Amino acid sequence: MKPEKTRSLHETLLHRFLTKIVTQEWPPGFQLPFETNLAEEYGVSRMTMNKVLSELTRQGYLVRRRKLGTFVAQPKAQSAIMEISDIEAEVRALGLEHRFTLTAQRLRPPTPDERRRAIIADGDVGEVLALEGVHFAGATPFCLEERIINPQMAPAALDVDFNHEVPGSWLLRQIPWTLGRHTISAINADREVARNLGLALGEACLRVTRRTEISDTWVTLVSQIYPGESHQIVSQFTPPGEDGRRAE
Amino acid sequence: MKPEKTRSLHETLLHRFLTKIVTQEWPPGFQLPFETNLAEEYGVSRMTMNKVLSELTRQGYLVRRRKLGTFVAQPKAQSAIMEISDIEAEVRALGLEHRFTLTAQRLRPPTPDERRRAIIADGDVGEVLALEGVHFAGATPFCLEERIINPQMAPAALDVDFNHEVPGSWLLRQIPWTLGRHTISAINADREVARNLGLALGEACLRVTRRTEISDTWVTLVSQIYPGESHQIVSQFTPPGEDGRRAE
DNA sequence: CAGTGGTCTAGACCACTAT
DNA sequence: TAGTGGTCTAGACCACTGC
Repeated sequence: MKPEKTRSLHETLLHRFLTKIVTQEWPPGFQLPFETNLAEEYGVSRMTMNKVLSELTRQGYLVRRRKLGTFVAQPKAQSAIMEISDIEAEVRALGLEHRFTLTAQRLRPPTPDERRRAIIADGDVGEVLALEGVHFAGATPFCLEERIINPQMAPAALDVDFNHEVPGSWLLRQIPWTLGRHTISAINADREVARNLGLALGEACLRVTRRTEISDTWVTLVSQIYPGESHQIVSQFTPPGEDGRRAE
Repeated sequence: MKPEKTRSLHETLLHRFLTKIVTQEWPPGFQLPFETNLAEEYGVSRMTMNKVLSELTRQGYLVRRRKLGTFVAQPKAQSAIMEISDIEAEVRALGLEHRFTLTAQRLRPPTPDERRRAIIADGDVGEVLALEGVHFAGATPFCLEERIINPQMAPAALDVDFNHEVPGSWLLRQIPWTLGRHTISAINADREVARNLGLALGEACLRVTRRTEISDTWVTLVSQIYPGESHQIVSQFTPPGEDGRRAE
């Protein structure tokens, strides 16, 4: 977040509006003033304001409907590769009931490895909320999850009973606009993984690690382990910098 | 490729230009007429033409430089998750020498499974070029590759000696502008995989399958198998439909 | 310093859609 | 039918960058 030079008018406005959206000063569903009024309010022409609003719409932050107005979009539709992350929705999409069983929860300092993978600032010496649990699809274990949460970004997490709340879904509700990075690798099931997922020792598993951030600050680091043969990750790619069109 | 309704002026022009680019009627490096001239040539205002050219630039298809003009971009920078696909570049980035050994090459009809995964049209009854080989990083086996190529989209492939050309790199040169879809899963190494990659039987491997298309027609279907522990796939995600900013 | 792209405006007409 | 966003124009000024 370095640049603070001469920004063009529409860039300035875009940045300002985007800030309002991600900080939820304009929460999802919020109706913006009409384009004409916004243009007048900010002292720009309607074309310029239109450019800003169109760009934010194109990027998915706003929804515009004729005759109705402009609204902040409901945070949704993670990009294709992220879909696997909303396990609750994924399991439901299979027509199965989702259940999450918490197996461990405590407040502790981050390990050096977590510090590295979550890119936790050195000055940041606080503790993190560590969770472990298993996702079930019906009666079948579906996925093993280890997660740490940054209490500074989501203080409410300390008071949540994650026996009745799925951590991922809860976080997505609290902090809907996030960026992140996945790392995917394959591992052989060790004793604990095999037991929890009902696999044979050594069976191939997919491990997806995801660091989630907002405004360059880490929010959560989660590692999920899936039975390898029964799971796939699908991801669209486009050549230059084009949009990942939403896959329905 | 369904819509053929009333398209706005700039959408029509954008589509027309994009077609010229992907078909290489405007090859990489080609200089377009100046914005003013294009506007006049197509009978639109400069603002409208600017919208088209700006959008194509934003999407990475064009490069614009003041005083010099507008040029078709050099195809590059696959999105983050695709980077693992250009194995030749990846190996070189590790400071190792890359070598590809072809183990099988023949022309045959696609299997039903390939037909399904590559989404080959039913009417399409031709044969496909099937390749198998191993990528090496230095002396170490790096990745196992199985690939089929659509001869209708890349007829020149039939005359290439893939003992001296890496199929993926060659294809990328021939058909640079492509879209595709990855499927990632984890498998245990069977006897053949273990032998070719120098692994123990049953070791976890990452299997990446990629279907590449251009204008809704499949170009190639490739399955690559990597040693699981030593390989990772990294992928950025963004919430709505925002750009995957190039990671440098 | 000249030529290109980058930006902005004021005004206009149109398309869609809730009512 | 009225009100909103979607689009387009003609003209203008500016910033950057090769020459």
